[in-house]
Amino acid sequence: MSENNFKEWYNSSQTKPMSEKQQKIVDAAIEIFSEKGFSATSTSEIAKKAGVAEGTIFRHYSTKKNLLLSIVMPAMTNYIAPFLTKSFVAEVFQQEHSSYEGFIRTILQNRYDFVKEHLSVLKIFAQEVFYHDELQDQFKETFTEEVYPKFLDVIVHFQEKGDIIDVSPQIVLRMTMTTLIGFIISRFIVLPNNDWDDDLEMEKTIHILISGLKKR
Amino acid sequence: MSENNFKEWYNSSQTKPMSEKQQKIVDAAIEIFSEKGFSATSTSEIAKKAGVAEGTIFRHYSTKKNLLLSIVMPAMTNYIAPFLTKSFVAEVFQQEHSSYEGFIRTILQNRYDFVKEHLSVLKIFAQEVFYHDELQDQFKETFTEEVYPKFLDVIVHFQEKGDIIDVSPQIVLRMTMTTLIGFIISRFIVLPNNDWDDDLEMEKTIHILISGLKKR
Amino acid sequence: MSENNFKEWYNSSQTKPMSEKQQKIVDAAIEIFSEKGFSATSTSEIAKKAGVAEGTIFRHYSTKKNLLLSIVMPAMTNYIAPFLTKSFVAEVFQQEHSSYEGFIRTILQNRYDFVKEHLSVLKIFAQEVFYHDELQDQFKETFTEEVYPKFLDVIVHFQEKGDIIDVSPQIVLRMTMTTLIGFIISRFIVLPNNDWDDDLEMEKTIHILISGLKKR
Amino acid sequence: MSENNFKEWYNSSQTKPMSEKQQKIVDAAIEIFSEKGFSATSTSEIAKKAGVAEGTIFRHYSTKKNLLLSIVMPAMTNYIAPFLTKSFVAEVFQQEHSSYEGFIRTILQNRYDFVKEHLSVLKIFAQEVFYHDELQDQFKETFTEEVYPKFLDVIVHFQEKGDIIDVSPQIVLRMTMTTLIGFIISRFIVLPNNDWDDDLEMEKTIHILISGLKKR
DNA sequence: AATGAATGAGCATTCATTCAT
DNA sequence: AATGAATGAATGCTCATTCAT
Repeated sequence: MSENNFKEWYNSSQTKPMSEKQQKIVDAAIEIFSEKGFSATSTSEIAKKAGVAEGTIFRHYSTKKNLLLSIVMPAMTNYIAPFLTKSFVAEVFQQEHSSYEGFIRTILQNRYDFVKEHLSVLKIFAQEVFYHDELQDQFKETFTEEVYPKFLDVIVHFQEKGDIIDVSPQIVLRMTMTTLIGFIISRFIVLPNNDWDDDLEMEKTIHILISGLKKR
Repeated sequence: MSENNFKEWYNSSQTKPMSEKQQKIVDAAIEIFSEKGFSATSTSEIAKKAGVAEGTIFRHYSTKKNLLLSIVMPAMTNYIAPFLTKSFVAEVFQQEHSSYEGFIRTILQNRYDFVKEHLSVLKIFAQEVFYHDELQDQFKETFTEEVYPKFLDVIVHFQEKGDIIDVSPQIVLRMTMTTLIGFIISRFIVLPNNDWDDDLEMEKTIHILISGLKKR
Repeated sequence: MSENNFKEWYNSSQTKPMSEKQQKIVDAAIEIFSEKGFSATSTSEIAKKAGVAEGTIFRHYSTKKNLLLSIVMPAMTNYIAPFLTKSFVAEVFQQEHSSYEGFIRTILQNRYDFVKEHLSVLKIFAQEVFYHDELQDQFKETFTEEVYPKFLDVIVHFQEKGDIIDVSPQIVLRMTMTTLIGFIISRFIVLPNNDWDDDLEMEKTIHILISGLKKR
Repeated sequence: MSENNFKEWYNSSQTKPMSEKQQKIVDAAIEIFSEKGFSATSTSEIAKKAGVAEGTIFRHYSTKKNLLLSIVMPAMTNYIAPFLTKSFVAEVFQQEHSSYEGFIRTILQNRYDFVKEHLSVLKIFAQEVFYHDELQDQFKETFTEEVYPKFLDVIVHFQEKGDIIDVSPQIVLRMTMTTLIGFIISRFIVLPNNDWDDDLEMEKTIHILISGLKKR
């Protein structure tokens, strides 16, 4: 179970650290939610796997849905948002020599490690975001306020630099995200058991994308 | 509800046509399954929306899961499989002047219409394929036996013609599918309410992909 | 299935003979009722085994309970009642040389054959008589009006003849029935798979009973 | 309701004593099962009569069938088995002056009290033993290992002493049990409302049986 | 007469949640 | 904080019965 590092970031980002029981509950919930889906998972099952009484879950999370949110919401704000921090973007702009290729290469490498580590929580998020407005709203907000404008700035920056073609930045953004997310889903969800030469695959993938976006 | 055309293909592909009640059940199930997910949907809810007694559902589909499968399984074999029929591939090979660009343009146009029509069933499939082995197995079989080898043939064909670059065909396949599916998901799931200039977006998307794959 | 002779006596005793479908329904019902009990048997199961539509059962028997009664009630009046017909009792009285031993030996032989033939219906009766007042009432009536007084007459007759001891005839009746029924239950229900030397067992059983009842 | 003494022996024989709610559930179940039969009794009916929520039944007994077994199984091992304990049999052998008549008289008296007390559970057992293999197996085991060999020893003992006739001990056993059980069923099931002079009836019944079994 | 689709009440069981300890 | 017994609404499913054909 690679989920026990959930603790680290949770504690590091919340005011109140998790108790030992909470830990076990969250670990168990992540495992079962990601395997069977939120709705098909019963609180008694979580309690059993966590080795706590069913009441304990409700003492901490009041409802089953709150348990879900408390797992998935911070994953969003803590993970998705900061992948384009101000400092990171600033750095991109400053590096005279930098390229869009370097930019997405950095991002992919960065996100790749993170997905590897938190696959279960991401699966849960990807499934449940369709059904829970709180998740959807929070995601849209995070995306439109944090990721989207910064990413667009970067794209425009490199377009102005003449590094990539002059189509609408939205299309560049979409193609880029589609390619990166497509790679990650192929790698971890569709064919997780393949023998992947990850470096090679990432290299080729980025190469094709950049070739498509490069001016010639 | 755009699901009433479910009837057409179902009837056209099954030996036994659906009765009026079955129709209503299937329509209602598709709508609610796609809105709330399979597990979170109750049979009583389906019955109520379909305007039939709950027992009627079980007379026709014996279990809730069978209802799901009877909706999603034929969608796979009837929709996903034939998008690369022999005749279609043969045609691709025969057209002297044809290009990989023409090929994927045809596919995208083709699939685009179909997705538009059957979005709900596809959503259900995409959600539930993770949790039901029958779906997963059937999908893998359909894909590995129908889609994968034919698609690969086409790619190799155009690589030999010198139309696209000589990376491993698997990577070309992955990039292509990722791009097409990414477009479709962006269009219909992520931002269905945007004012899309579909022709333009498709045009640009394909252009970037092909630029990335073209020899230069 | 030894139940197809149900037909014979049913037809011979009812005004309306059974149709072929009714026959199948009754045969199937007897088999399943005796195996699983009335309550645990579903009409759909009966219909399936009988090879008829479920509606057909209700066309003939209007309710599941009526089906039960139509099987069990005539078994009582036709089987239990006539085992002490007037002519039979008259015969007993006339035979100067006859004994109580001869009397019960005749009865046991007589009932033994019949039980062998109609075990399933008798099982059903024995189980369900506790739960259905109609059966209970009918049985009590049949017993108190037909069997009991005649049997008692016979006992008193042999007591007056000095053949058996002078305890209350009710006790003689009870001991006799208990012994006969006990033998039959042991033989057919408790240990049906034993290798029984039926003649010997019946001989010994009657011998012990008669020894107990004989004056000495 | 004479079933509240179910509690006593249950508690005295089980490691975990019953909670108050369990008690009520068991009492209610015994009453309704014995009135209507297991299959015809609904858990909601039991819950209502017991004054508990339906869920409470399943918290304690997980299935309706388990509830049945938890009522009937211990009745077998605790009641049926020990009626021929080692010490009892030993005592029979030691008493120089003892007779088969004394032996069965003791047993009948002993069992009579017990049946009077636990009639409902015994009714349930008698009905359901035909349909549930667990009950049948357990009963066969209890009988063949506990009751049968000891009883047979006793019979052979008295045959060797010349107290009873030299027919096969199995027949003696069958006649004896048939007579005792027949008496009890007549007394409590068939004619429970009669004014029984129990002592007289038992006396006469045993007298006839013993007369039949005595050497002369 | 026979069918079998349709019904809706009822079933055993599970569920998220509460609360006294 | 933690428990786990208790709840009762809800669930998926079955049932005996009806009825149009």
